[in-house]
Amino acid sequence: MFNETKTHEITVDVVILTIKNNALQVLLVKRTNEPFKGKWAIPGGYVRLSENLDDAALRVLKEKTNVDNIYLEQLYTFGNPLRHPNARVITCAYFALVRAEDLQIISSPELSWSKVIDLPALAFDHKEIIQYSMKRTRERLELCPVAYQLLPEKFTLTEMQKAYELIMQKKLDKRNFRKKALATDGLIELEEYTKSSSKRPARLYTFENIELNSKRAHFIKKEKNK
Amino acid sequence: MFNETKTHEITVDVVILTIKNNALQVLLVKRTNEPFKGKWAIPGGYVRLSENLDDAALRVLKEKTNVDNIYLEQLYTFGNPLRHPNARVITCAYFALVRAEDLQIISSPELSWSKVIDLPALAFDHKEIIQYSMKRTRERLELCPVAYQLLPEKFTLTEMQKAYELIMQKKLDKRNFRKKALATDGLIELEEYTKSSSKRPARLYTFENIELNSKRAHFIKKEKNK
DNA sequence: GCAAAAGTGTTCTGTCTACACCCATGT
DNA sequence: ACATGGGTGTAGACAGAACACTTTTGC
Repeated sequence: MFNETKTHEITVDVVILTIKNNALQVLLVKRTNEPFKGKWAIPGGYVRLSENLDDAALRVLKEKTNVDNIYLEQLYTFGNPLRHPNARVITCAYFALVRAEDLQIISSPELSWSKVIDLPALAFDHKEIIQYSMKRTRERLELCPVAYQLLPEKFTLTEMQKAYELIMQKKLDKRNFRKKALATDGLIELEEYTKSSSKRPARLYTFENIELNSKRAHFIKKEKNK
Repeated sequence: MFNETKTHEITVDVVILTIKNNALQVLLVKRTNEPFKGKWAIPGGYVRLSENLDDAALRVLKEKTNVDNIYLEQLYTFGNPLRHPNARVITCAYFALVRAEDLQIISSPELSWSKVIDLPALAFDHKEIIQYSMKRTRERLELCPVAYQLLPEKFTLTEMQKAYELIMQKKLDKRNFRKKALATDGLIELEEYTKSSSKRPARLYTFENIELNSKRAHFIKKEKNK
């Protein structure tokens, strides 16, 4: 089925996750070329010959969101020969967690956020890639508090809990969550409070820049779903 | 530094692990071509155009060990442009766990097992790849009893503990190990015993073919090193 | 009878889970 | 004064860690 004299092509695709409007959202681009012209896809691009894979992923991320210096991890390499209808394109998928406040998206009809729980039809195997990135994000969150990458610099524990619940896709117990959150390395309690939310002010917290991906045991286990 | 009209090449490399002579060992091949001619490397090969990555890894594994149907998992994709001295070769690394008893290696001076704790100088970034595969194997073992892939069909709990200790690189407490091992899903107690090892006979166990990679919580946490 | 490996239980401690009420503020 | 989200403690269950002696066999 393939002409064996053709060559492989290699791309990186980046699942860019953020929290917006109280939902986990993923950045999609509308394809302007065939195949799948007009369909939504996750951002990606060819790997340059002198560029390593991480740098290629960072470049794609920077081009689309203008953010830098965020959580980026290689996810998996997808190489089914049928994933691209008329070429052999192997893609090394990455996922990134970005703060909504850091985003400087050039608003355009070709770029859009979509809730991960309500994806449109996607090009290639991109739905599978997004779903796998969610699974991986959950696994990471059980090991270390990567979710802070999705939170503003200063946040309340309730905001942090919301982020966890969105990623873990289940409700968590408030008192248990706070107990474990307060025991997390790197969490700093500030002497500041939210103002004028028309309710009782909430204490703000921040994270010192700790090493992520640490193997330090972390939380969210098997509280009964609610 | 690179001529941008050259193309990427994509290979799979497979870290094949087994237990032999009371040690974790990895299969190495002696390179017959430049670069690194004469140096040891992990087995690998080009991905064919119509072949998916898993199949390419299985093919490499089958060519070298003639084993089939074993634990094989994609590890990571290594794409540093400098990893190959004179071409741009991106490699998708896999790791495999094989039973010593299943091995039918064509014995040759170009193929050799090496203890992972005592590796010779290796071609490319293959040392890094092997070390990463060890880390991943440990992580897997904390989640599910993948180690049975390294054990003969029938084994004693002491043999199983040895396998765990080799992978986890620490001594485990015998009573705690046995308690948890016996609680493992899929472990079957046989009415058979080892014979004539000149010591007390040990009961044999086997594993039913359970789904690996399950998220069922598994064991080996942080018993104090001994 | 002795050397060598097999086999076996209990206590302690820390962590996870479940669960309900009062507090501070804005309107 | 009331509506809204912020904030707090405890008891029970479970899992991990530490730890030492008896049993069975071959020689």
